[in-house]
Amino acid sequence: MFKRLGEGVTTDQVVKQIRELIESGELRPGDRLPSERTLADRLGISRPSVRTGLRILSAMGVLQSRHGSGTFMSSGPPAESQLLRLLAALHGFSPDAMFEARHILEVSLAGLAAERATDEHLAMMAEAVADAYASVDDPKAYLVYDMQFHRAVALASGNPIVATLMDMVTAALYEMKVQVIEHATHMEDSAAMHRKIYQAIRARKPDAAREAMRNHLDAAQRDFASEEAAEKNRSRTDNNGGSGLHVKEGAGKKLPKKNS
Amino acid sequence: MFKRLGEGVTTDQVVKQIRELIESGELRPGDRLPSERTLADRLGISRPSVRTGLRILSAMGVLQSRHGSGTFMSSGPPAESQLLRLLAALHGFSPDAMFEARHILEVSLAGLAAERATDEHLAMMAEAVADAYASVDDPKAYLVYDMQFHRAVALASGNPIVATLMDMVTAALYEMKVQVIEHATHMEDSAAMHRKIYQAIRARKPDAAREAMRNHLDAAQRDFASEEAAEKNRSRTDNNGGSGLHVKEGAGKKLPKKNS
DNA sequence: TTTGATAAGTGGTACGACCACTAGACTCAA
DNA sequence: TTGAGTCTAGTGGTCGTACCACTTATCAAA
Repeated sequence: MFKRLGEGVTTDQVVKQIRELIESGELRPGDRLPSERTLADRLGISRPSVRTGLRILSAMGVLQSRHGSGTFMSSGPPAESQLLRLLAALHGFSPDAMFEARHILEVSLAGLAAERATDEHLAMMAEAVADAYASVDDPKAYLVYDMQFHRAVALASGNPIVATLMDMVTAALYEMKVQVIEHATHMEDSAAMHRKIYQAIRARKPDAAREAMRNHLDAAQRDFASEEAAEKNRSRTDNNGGSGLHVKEGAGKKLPKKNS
Repeated sequence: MFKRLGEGVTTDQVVKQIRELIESGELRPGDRLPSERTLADRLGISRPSVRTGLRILSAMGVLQSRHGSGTFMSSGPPAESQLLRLLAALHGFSPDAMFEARHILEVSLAGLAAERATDEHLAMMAEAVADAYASVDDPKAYLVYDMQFHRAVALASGNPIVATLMDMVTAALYEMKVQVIEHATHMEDSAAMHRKIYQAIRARKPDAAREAMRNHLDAAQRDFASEEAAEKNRSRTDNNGGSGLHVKEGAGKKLPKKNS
């Protein structure tokens, strides 16, 4: 067997192969992949390498492994990849920048939704609006319905790419939000704004939908900022996760630690 | 029965740990991580698990491994993750939808750049414009400078998140573009449009910048469409990659061994 | 027929070994 | 002393194997 060095590392082969199978239409959402052992045989590489490749794809949300059952192509909505969250931490993305990104994406999405939403999409939005209204006194539940509404709008836009990008930004923001959501306020106002956006979309008024979304996000950003400021005044315990992993000073030490 | 599911799988621990180190500021771009063996010791898990976690982060572009040297935090520009390309293939994103996404992002970026670009950013853009002009008869080189210009605009916007999202979309589109770039046309027009965008940004005219970007992308989309149509008329050999991996018919059968 | 145990297949983790590569220390000749 | 070459740890990359945990389907007993 030749080495095929020019083609990159072995693990990347797996990713590439799977991608080609997807692009050629041979693998479709929901399909089950051959077992890791079979794939390893078929590709002429070891199982660990196959596994690594699959894990990468799995982390990207392209496929999904079920212990004891098999590996399947992801069928649901595109990845809630934590990619942005990591990049956010690494490059120091500010919440303001995130909200700005959300603005850009969602305002456009609202406009597109007003042009293209189907009856089915409208029904989804209506439901999310109603559920949100019903949860104005349960911050956590409200947050869920809030995201549901925005996702429905994104779906209605007819552009799955922009919807996916919005999902990424939203997921990254969500992590910040849950920190302060306990003490969220103005949820009735937020729900009312959802309704206004929904009505504009239903009435097929792109400009109105964009404007309503703009207002809604502005309000959300203001609320987040004030809640975050309030949070700073509370005691905050910093938990390092209990594993004791420190990088800076420990380059030479060995902790014999294991759990239990 | 208590299956520690709350803690997630071992591999995910690695991702989580590294992410926390990043978020706590202990790991910064360019830093070198401890060796895989050390990390495995420190975390109390095996090296393969550590490796898998690192590979995932590496695939996300968060860190970068150098054979024989070590593993380093990514310092350069955020990931040109192939995530979108995979999702595009899996969910059938159309080129039109991609161009629409690019529209949304880049038009906004141009507007922001006009408001925030520093002298340094302007210099980068000017250079890219000049280089592009100089390469109007070399399609491949032109494409590089084209991307360089758009990236400079994205940088100048001051919003790294939107810039990153644009990079993802652009990277996915790039894969399609190289297919037809050989026969690209109208590159002089494209270069002229770059110049116009640059001038609007330099003059601090957001609306003009947005409009110029809009026109530029419209033209690019038209060109791509016509080039793609032309490409369809040429012969196209479909290479499966030579590995012989097929999934569909093998789901239930056992194929005889592949290599010796 | 129903129900429980069993077996086979799957993904998840781990260990150990070896390879390929890099970079720094070392040796030795000029 | 200096320079070039060699050598040597240390690193990531791959592999084979073994075992565990889980799921599913089968089969036997009630």
